Amino acid sequence: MKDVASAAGVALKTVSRVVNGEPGVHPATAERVRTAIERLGYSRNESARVLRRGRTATIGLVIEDVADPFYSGLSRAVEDVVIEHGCLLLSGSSGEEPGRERELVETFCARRVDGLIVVPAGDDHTYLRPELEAGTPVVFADRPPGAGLDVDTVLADNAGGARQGVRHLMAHGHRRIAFLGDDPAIFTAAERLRGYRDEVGELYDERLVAMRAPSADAVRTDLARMFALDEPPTALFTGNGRYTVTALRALARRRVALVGFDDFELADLLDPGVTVVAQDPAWMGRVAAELLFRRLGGDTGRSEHVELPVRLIVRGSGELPA
Amino acid sequence: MKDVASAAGVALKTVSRVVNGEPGVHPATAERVRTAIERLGYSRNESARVLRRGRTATIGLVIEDVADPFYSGLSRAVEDVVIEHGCLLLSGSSGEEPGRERELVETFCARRVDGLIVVPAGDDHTYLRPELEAGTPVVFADRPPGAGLDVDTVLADNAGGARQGVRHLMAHGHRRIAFLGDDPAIFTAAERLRGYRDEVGELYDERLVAMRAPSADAVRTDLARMFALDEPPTALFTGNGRYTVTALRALARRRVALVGFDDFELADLLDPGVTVVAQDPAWMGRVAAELLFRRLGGDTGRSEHVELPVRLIVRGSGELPA
DNA sequence: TAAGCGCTTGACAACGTTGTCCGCCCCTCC
DNA sequence: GGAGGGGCGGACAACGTTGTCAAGCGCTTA
Repeated sequence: MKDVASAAGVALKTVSRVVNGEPGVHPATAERVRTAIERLGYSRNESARVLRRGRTATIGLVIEDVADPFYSGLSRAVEDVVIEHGCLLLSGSSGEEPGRERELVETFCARRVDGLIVVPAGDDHTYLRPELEAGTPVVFADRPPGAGLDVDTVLADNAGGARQGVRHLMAHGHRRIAFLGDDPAIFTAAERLRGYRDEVGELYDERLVAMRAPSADAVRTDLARMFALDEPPTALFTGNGRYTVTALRALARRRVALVGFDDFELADLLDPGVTVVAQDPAWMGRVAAELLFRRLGGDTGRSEHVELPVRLIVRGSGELPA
Repeated sequence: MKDVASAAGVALKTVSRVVNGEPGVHPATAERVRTAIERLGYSRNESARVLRRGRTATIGLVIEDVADPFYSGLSRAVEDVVIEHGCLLLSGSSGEEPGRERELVETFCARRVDGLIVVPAGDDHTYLRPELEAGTPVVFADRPPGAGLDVDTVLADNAGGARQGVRHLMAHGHRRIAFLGDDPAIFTAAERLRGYRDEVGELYDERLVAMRAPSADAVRTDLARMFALDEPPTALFTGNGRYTVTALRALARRRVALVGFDDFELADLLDPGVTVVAQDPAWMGRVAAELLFRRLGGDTGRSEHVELPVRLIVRGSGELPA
């Protein structure tokens, strides 16, 4: 900027004014400055600007894994809202590791993001306290924060969705419905199990429940065990998209009724089409981002807790008879 | 930091030393400083640090759309490499708009990223020249830069992959093979068309080629037109993952031989399984990022042009007889 | 003609950090 | 006991930008 100023024969401040489109610069001077900028290939140093102004025009997003379609959909929606507000999005994948989640948040904070959207991996978020007290708004998405933190939260209706899916299977005559889900330490997994359990009621049989990190081997083993029971399951409820896909593969065309949590591409093209309880990741992202910007806009009301509805999409697999 | 210093009763510089783990600080002093940091919830202001030091420890990534599994896979791989090097990744989606691509690159440059990985949307990258001359390394991935720019590039073997896919169909007796692909203004689309054309040779019939942005309607219309020909196609080669899925849906269980460019989840579970020419997006991301860090490490050799092989995965759809 | 006003421009400090350089203190060795 | 040296701590400037304040200039108005 100094170079531009001397090249254009004006003061630093005048260049600054031109760059920021501030009024009070003679058009001819402005033109001279712009020419110099063009010629020198100057571009404003955002770090210095941030240092001086205090606002970074930057939002941090912590998700579990960008490569997971749920999170990449959410991510894209957040990005769009962030761009609309003239900000830049920093995002990172925690890989379901609390330590990594914390590192990411701290990195973002060191870079002084104006706000944070977090899909937590861990359940202790006391490390966020200084940041919150400093006034940085934080929104939790998909999963709530650990105990003692009162911040805006956007969740899906996990339990309700599971209830709805299980109810659908029961309406088609199923009484032995297996549940395959992720580690119940994960909020969404626990909630979906809760919904399942509520709905099956006294039909609940713990031998039909398997919860752990999804892997082809684990799912195959669990299914084999269940199908070897005296009263094997006639239907399957899977706790997330990854599980649904893995289970479909493990079932290897064995026709078992199935309803899965999370919609996924091509669910309609399989035979039979896969009936799912669909969330809308883009909606969740948008809502979380808009909530964040409302806070940045000065809204200091009580923390909000949004619960997004989910939707049963009937495609065939859930309607197979018992 | 000033507060920490006075709280610990030391000079600014001493706090700086502790924060950066520099030697020459008495353990007791360091401990006192650390306590003060903890108590005050201090975290280093990265902007100021960047301003002073000149290096941001930041890499910029421009892709087409995070929500596309190809790019989210690539993105995740880049992120992993970037993290390994102790840096932070900034990324943004251009949405296939050259203007947006440029905006993103300029935003990243204003934030003084140490390096850039770009999946270009446009074909004029002269705007990158000042940045390149300033010494910022840039790697292009998936698509090459516009004319006149000599930078590191990582591409897939698009033409070879298409040839391989088409050859596979021909080996199963097909002579009327349709090609559905994206706008040929997009490098990968044009390359794949080239491969297709090379391989079909004199069987080439332009009525069997349709290239435009993928949409369910467009694909349905194009297929209907082709199947109404006197000599309709007996096989289909689709130019990317999005096209493959859209075409499968449009074919509506009509059994036509199909080979698609790009692998996708569940390709193996469809009936028949979908034979594809698979790229490895994570590999591409990793190679691009590693190339970038080699440059950052001081490698000033000639620009590299990597071409990653692709792989035919046989699953059934490509083996249907003519 | 002098005062006053508006428009344009500029000088300067400050943002929070780190690199440079200097000085203090204490320890060791002669 | 004094000199030299090493270990430790601190003062200061500089990074590039912007907010504050003030000054210069030409014009209008009483």
